[in-house]
Amino acid sequence: MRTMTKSKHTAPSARERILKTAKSRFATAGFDGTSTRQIAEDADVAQSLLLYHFKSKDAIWRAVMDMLFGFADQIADDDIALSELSIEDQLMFGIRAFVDLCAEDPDLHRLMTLEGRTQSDRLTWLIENHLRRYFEPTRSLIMQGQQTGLVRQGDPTMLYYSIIAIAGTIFSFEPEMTLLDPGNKAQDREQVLNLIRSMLFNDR
Amino acid sequence: MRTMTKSKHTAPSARERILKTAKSRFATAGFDGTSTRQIAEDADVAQSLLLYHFKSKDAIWRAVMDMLFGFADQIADDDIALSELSIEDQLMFGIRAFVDLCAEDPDLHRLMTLEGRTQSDRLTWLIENHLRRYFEPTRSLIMQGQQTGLVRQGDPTMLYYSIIAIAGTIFSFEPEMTLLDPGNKAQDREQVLNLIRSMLFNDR
DNA sequence: ACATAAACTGATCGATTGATCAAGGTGGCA
DNA sequence: TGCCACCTTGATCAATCGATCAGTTTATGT
Repeated sequence: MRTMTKSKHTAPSARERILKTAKSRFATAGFDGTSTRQIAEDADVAQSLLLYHFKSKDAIWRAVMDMLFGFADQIADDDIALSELSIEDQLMFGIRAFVDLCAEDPDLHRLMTLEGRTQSDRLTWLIENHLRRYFEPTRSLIMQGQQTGLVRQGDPTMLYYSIIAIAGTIFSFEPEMTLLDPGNKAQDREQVLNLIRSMLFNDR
Repeated sequence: MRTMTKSKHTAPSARERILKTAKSRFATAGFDGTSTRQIAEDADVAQSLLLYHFKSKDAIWRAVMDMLFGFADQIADDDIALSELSIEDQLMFGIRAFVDLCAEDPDLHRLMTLEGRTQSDRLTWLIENHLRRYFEPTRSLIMQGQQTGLVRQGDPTMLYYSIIAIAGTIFSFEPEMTLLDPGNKAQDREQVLNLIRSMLFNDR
């Protein structure tokens, strides 16, 4: 099987530079706030090249999302081997992976919060192509945990989004938190993990 | 002193209609995603009227924020009379007010999340004119609570933003949650309050 | 009734947007 | 070498953007 993965030591192709710069632009300025000319300038290519590799601005956005969730899928695939673990360990494994993901690339959550606020074609595409894949199994784990008293009571969807809310917000609002409290230490992963754990599980 | 408060039974003025429609447009599509012509169409006025009442699109955005935090300030003023309550009651009073605010108008948190992700003139304006007023006293309460063992350990800024993250996300991501799980009951205020309480305080 | 200020509209400006297209460049294979 | 598929560019399109301005309507005070 041929590999499409780029080598660590070859210069990134124009297509890869476009995706990378488009990701950070979309994440900070939003879809409408980003122009294809800005992306092209950051990637040091002509604006028309973006529409050669991708046929529209929407297609660029979807390619960025596919790239981001491509990394996440690698983690999710590891989860398959975990089904013999306890419910608590399975949940904490997924949560730790998500916290790591948010810490290493805040743009992922920034992009998702930009789309989750309003019904749109991009949101329905995102749900059907990526989000549901993570939501359904995690929601199932939460409900199993609730039946044994391990996980606190409450709507599973609320608990799921509370996990996402904490991990995502803490790492993606670093600009606001730094301006408000320059010396804060809010982005410590273990601290965030303990906070989520004490919120989700009973008696700890 | 003259009152600027509109009567309940008079038709809203054009200026009020502009602010109201601008708020929902900004909250869902973002600053760049919203055009003054869209706002004008929703408010049923000419586009040039927006720039008669406010001198620029930025000024419209700031007026929307002043309006939103004007409502919040009414609650904050009540807080002054609460200084004789316990730390826990003071914290829970503020948290309950914030949860109510997020539940009644998800646009407030939607607008704040659109600005908190990137350093910008709008973010610095927002912090100095509104956000710091709520952040500093609440952070102080959290630290006092930590000294007596009432509040769990951890960076106070992290805890502050975790409260905002849960309350804000649960109510402003209703579109995404409904698409993922149409029958969810995530937006129950008491449920959200209990979740935040068990995360913030020790031993409950 | 009249005058004056405030509220409001339609037309229009230059700038920027996403998208299209023809042409130039580059590297690999026959 | 010569061909061909792929990559890349600059020019250009119609549409839309925020903003300005001249002019008309509405409200207010005397």
